[in-house]
Amino acid sequence: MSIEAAPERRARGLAGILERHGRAVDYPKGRMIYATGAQDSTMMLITKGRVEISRSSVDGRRSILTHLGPGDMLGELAALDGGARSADAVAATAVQGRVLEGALVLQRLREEPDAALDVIGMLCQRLRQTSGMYTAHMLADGQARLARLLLHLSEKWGEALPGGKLRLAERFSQSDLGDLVGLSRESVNRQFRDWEQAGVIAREGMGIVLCDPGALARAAEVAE
Amino acid sequence: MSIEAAPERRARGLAGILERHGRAVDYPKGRMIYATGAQDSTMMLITKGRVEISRSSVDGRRSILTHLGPGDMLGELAALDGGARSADAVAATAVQGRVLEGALVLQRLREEPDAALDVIGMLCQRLRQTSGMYTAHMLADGQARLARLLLHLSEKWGEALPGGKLRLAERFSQSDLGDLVGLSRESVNRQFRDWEQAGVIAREGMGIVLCDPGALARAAEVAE
DNA sequence: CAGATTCTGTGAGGCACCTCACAGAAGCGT
DNA sequence: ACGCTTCTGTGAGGTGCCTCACAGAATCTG
Repeated sequence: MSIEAAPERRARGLAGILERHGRAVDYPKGRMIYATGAQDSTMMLITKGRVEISRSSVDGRRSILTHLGPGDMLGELAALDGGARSADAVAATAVQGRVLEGALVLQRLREEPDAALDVIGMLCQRLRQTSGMYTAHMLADGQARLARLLLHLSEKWGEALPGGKLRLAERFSQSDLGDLVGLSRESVNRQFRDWEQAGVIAREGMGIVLCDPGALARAAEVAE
Repeated sequence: MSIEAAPERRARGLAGILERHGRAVDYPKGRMIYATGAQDSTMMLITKGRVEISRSSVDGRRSILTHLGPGDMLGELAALDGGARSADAVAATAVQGRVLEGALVLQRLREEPDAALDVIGMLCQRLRQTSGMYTAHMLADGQARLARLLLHLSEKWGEALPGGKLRLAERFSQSDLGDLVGLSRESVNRQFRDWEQAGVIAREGMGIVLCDPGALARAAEVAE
C-alpha cells in the first residue's frame, strides 16, 4: 500500500542506517543543531528529546514548522541534496541522537535500493504534511488551525485519558503554539479561554487536556 | 553538489523513464486530471501546456499551490507512495503529456539506483519549495508575498525584455494570482494599481511587465 | 455581431487578528 | 528563599485584508 515504513520496518530503512553507522551526539536544551543557510550536510536520528524546526524573519518573527521526537530524523534535506540547510533546528529539551555524513548516507542508498525507496516514502510523507499545512493556512481561520494543531500534537505527544480525553504531556507554551499556527500569543490565549469556558479543553498545571476532541475536530474541519 | 538534475540530465532520470515508457495523453483546457482524495496512482510528464495544482475548501475557497509546465511532472506523490491524491490538477490550457502507472515507475527505480537518487533530489527540491512557501506565508504580508510571486512566476513563465525588464507571457488572472498567494482578487488589483502608478509594473493587454524587478525584490525580502 | 461570461476597477464598511501595555503567576538558578 | 526570567491573562486601540456591491472592459461562443 504505502512505501512509508511502519515503525518496526523503519529500522531497516534510513533510520536503521543511522542507528548502525551514525555516531552518538547530544545537545543541551536550547542549543542550535542546524542553522538556516549553513552548508554542512550531516543528518541526525533523534533517540531522545525534542527538536524544534523553525524559520525566522529578519524582524524576529518566528514560524515553527514542527517539533520532532525520538525516531524522527532531521537534516535530511541538506544531507540528501547537498544544498543549504532549509531551517533552524534547536534542541527544545536535552537531545540525544545519532548523526551521519550525507555523503555516506547517499553511498549506502546506492547500495541498498530498498533503503532508497524507503527514503522516497519518507520524503513523500513530509511533502504531504507540509503542503497540507500550507493549504490549511491559506484556507482555514485561526481558530480552525489551532484546533487542528491541538489534535495533531496530541497524536504525537499526547496520552489517552479515560473517557476519550487526551492529555498533552509535553509542555508547549502559548507562544510556541502561536508560532506553530501563525497566531499571536494573545490570540492563542483568548481562544483557550473561550474553549476552557465551553468545556472543550482544560488546563492542568503544565499541559493541556483535550476534554472534547470531537468539538475540536468539528472546529478544525470547517475549512478543507 | 546537488542531486537535483539539470534539465538535460533529467531526461535520464524520472522524466526519461516517463518519456520512454509512458503513453501519450492529452486533455482539453479546463479538464480535471487528478482529483484530491482519488486513489489512482499514475503520474504524468507534461510535454505541452500548463497545469494548475490546487486545493479547495468546502465553502469554495481555493488555494493554488503552483502552475506546472513542459518538463514538469505531476502526480508523483500518489504514484510513489500509493496514497490518495493530495491535490487537484486541472488543465489550465490544453495539455499534452505522458503517463505511467506508479507501480511501473517503482519497478524501474528498483532497477536503476541512479534514477531513484534522481527522484530523491526532485522530492527534496519540492520540499524546499513548499516549506519556503509556507514560511513565507507565515512571515510576510500580502504585498511581500505578491511581489515574491511575480518574480517567481517570471522566472518560469516570463521572457526577458531589454533594460532588465521581464514580461509575463502566460496569462494569469488577478483572481488566480490571489489564490496563489492567499489574497482576494480585489487586494491584488489594488496593489497592482499602486505599483503601476509607481512605475514598478505595467499592464500590456494580456500579461504584465515587471518594469523594476529590483523594487519588487526589495518589497519581497522585507520578511525572511 | 449580439449575448453571455469572465475579468477588471473601485468604494464602503466590517472583522479577525495584531500590537502595545501592564500585572500577576509560575518556573529556575544560585 | 530570593530575585530573574519566562509564561499567562486581559483590555484598548489599530489595521490589513476581506466581503459586498456595482459598473465597465475584455474575451469567448454560437
